[in-house]
Order: sequence, then structure tokens, then C-alpha cells
Amino acid sequence: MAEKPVQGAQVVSRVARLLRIVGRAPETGAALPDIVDAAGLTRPTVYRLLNSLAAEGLLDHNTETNTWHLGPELYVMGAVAAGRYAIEDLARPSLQRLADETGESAFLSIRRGDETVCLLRVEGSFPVRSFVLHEGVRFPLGVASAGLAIMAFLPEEEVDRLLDDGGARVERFGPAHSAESIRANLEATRRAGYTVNPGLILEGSWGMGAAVFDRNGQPAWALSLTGIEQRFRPERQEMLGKLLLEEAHKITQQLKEPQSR
Amino acid sequence: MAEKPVQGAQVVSRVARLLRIVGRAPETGAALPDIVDAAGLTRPTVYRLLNSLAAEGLLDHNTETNTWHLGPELYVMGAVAAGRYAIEDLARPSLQRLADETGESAFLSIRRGDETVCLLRVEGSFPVRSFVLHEGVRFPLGVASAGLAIMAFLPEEEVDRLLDDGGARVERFGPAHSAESIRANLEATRRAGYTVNPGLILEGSWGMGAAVFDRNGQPAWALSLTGIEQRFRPERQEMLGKLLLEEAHKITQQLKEPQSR
DNA sequence: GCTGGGCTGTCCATTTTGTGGACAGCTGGT
DNA sequence: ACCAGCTGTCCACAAAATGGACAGCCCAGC
Repeated sequence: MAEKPVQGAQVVSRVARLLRIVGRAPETGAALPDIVDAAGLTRPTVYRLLNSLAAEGLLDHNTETNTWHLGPELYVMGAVAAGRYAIEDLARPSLQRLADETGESAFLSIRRGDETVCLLRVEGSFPVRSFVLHEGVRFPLGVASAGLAIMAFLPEEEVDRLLDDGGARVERFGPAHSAESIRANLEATRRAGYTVNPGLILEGSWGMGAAVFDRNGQPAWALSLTGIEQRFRPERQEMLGKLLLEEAHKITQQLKEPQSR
Repeated sequence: MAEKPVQGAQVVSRVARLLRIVGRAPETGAALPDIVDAAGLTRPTVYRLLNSLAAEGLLDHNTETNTWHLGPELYVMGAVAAGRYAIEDLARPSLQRLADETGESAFLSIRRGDETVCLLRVEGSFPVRSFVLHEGVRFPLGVASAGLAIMAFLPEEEVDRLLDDGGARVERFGPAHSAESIRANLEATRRAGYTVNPGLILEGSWGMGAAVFDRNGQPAWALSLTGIEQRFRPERQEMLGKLLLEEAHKITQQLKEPQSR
């Protein structure tokens, strides 16, 4: 996502970057200084672009709090695009069941290039919850259980490419995300079918994930559960993993059926 | 949507325009020459922008057919934005019921600035169907039953502003869309509660619509039905109108309930 | 089998367009 | 009263987008 793609594209890639940044904070909205930092652009430029995007309805500017949100036009386009990418309807009942039966929070993430994006969340009943993951949050593949679950079923050369990011991942997420650690986790994932993330991103905040496959057999989505360490003891992991695999499989199967568009 | 908004925004507005154009053809995709026409830009410029957008995942380029589609990134962002604009989940059962009970095709449209955009469609069982309206299609307010239904509940001065578009509407959609004709239709809509579009856009292709109101009492969406003239005889209109109003009211009520975000 | 229309993809000189350093002015904390 | 950090805006400058032009492809029609 970093390399310069086409010529004459500078603004487009900047705009896309801004949209992604704003999209990461659907609840609170994103503040200008934060966006400036995250985008690595100068403030006037970001300011101008954000305003232009808002004028087109692609963003929303809350003038009270001075926060920026994804706008109605994106919602509309997303709804139209959903015809081609519909999975949420299939996944929602599964998430609900996962949350109901486990008490943990359940998530659907989708693979987008070299990242995963969280699309849907169903909160569990257990009163201690982690807020590392929520709608719009992006992680590189290999970080967080969803991305690990997906990565485990990618071809070896792609895994190599993804792991070799010149240290950016380790720097951002810590030494537990070294290539070796991740490879070990992928291996364990392939054996069990599901991933366990033992607090790699935030100590005490555990997660488990299972991949969902598209019609071509590619791992394109993942279901995951998050919660505190005490709820992911080995005895319970087996039960949680079984549930995740069940639901993931259910969705994978359903995706094979309807021959629409 | 035409006036230049902010300075330094040219590309942003062009990009937004392109996305909207591509979004109008979710089924077939849009071909480059058509996009060039619709956008009023030169081909190299459109070409470059489309490619840049595709590189960012905002568009999809089908290289077989050389068509352009809304891309996965838009889908993802739309899903995230949906948290703030959720209505589809509420509307889908209503559309289903409308389609089931009437046999016509049922639609949900949303107001977006001075236009309506069709978000959802449920096909009816009746074997003759009109394809004027489908997901992604945009009409100016005042054209098509959804836009009329919404417009009927806007303040007078806004109606004035919308109708006074310097003849563009009449030129594009025909003399049946003169300010006077529309005003008469709005009047009738306010009396009945629902709109009847007696083949104004395409002869023989009728429609009926009813507005759905947001929490502030603004008409922000519309349910509509389309079909052939013979299925919209006066006797049946009453029944169809009643159904539309019922479902529209049901959604309006539901929107008032959940105090989320 | 040739011709022409319409298409995709690309180049590069031109200049329009976006850029960002700098500044004004506001707010809230101390 | 001061400072830190914020929003909003200006404008000289140069980089980046623009679009006219061209090469080459494919298919329909004759």
C-alpha cells in the first residue's frame, strides 16, 4: 500500500489514505491533528483535502467537536458496492451465536490487501471487554488473530513477502511480532485450524480467530473472539476454537451456494 | 453539487464524481467511454484517475470486459460508515413484505443532497419488470416517486430552490417534469400521504412512493414500488398506497427507538 | 483481405493546480 | 498574563495533474 502506483495519482492516494485514517475511528471520529500525524502530510494540505471530501459528502465534519467521520456518500456507495461483496448478512448470525455462547465479543474482519479491516462487531455479555478491536480498525496481516488466521492459509511465498517488511511491524507492535514468532503461530494455526493470540498486541488481551474462505478457496475473511486472558485458558480454548471453526465453516459453505451476479 | 466548493479541491471533486458515475452501474459496471462522457473530462484524465482509484482499492477494474466497478475499499468503508447510517436492516423486511404482498418490485432510496440514491431492491414476482430503478441509480429530487415523496415533505423554500434548476430537469426528463407539474404532484402527495408517478420517466412504467422520516422529522428516505401501468389502476393504488404508508411508518417509528451512538 | 471506427494504453510539454511555510486569532490551562 | 495547541486562511512557488497527440489493437462491414 506504500509504493507509488500510477503517475498523476498523488492526490488520489492521499485522499484514500485520509479516508482510511478517518475510517479507523468510527465511534469517536478523528481529530485534525491526529489525522495530520497519521497521514504524514502538512496540516494545511490535510485541512484542505478533508474539507473538499466533506463538501462531496465523502466525509462528515462535526463542527461541535471538530471531528471527522466517514460521510453519507461513502455509506451510500458502500451499500451499492455491497451487492458484490455481501458477506455481512451471512456473518451476523454467526457472530451473534459466538457472542451468545461464549460471552466474549465476536468480530468479522475482511482482508484488504496486506491488512485486515474489522467490519462487524457483536459485544459479548462478559463485563470486561477489550477495545483494541472495533469496526474500522486495521491491522497488517500477521498481527491480531484475524490476520493470523488468514495468513496461515496463504501460500508460502506470500507469507514470506508479508513477513519481510523491513522491521516496521516489529517496531510498531513489539518483538512478539518477529517473523519467527509469527511463523510459529501460523504453524500452530494450521494444526489446530484456529489461531490463538495470547495477548500479543496488548498484554492480557487475548484473542482467537478462524478463517473464512471465498469461492476460490482463498482466506478472505476471519471470525474472531477477544477477551481477557483468564477467559482463554487452555481448557476453554478448545471449546472456543471448535465454535469458531463451526461458524467459519458455515459461512464458507453458504458463500459457495448462491450463484448471484 | 455543481458549484466549486473549496479551493484546491479540483481533483477531489473529480474523484467523487467518478465514483458516483461508476456507482450508478453496479450490475454491469461502467465502461471508460461512458464514464468520460458522463464526467465531462478528457479521456486521459479519467483514465489516470480511474487507475489511481483502482490502485487504492476504491474501484475495481475488470480487465476482461474493461469495466469499472466500485471497489472493495469502498465496500469496507461503507460497512464502517453504516454504523452511523444504519437503515437497511430496518428496511429490508419492509421491502420484502411489500414485494411479497404486491408482486411489484420494492425499493429503498435515500436522500443525498439534491438527489435520491437507490440503496436496496427486492424484486417482485410479477413477470414484467421495469429496470429504470436499481441500486446505485440517482435521480434529482422531484423526479421518480421516491424523490417526489421526499420532496413533498420539505419546506416550501427548499422546494422552490430545487425546482428552479434552470431547465436542466425538464431537458433531461421531459416536459412532464416542469415545476408546475411537480408542484401539482407534491400537492396530491401531501393529501394522500403517498406519491403516484404515472409513467413520468418512461411511459407505461409507473411507480408509487412514501417517505420515511429521520429522528428530526426530516424526510430522508423513501420506500417505493414500480411496475407497469396496468398494475397501478386507481382501485389498486389505494391498497398499494396503504401498504407503503404502513411500512414507511413502521420504519420511521423504529428509527426513533434505539438511542445508539 | 482491406478499411475505418472506436477502443485502450501511453507520452510529455504545458500550465494549472495543489502545496505548505507562515501568520492571525481563538481557547483553555496554569 | 502567558503559553501551548488548536482552527482557519493566505499566497509565492514548484510540483503535479492535465490533455492533445499518437501508437497499436480489435472487430464490423464491405
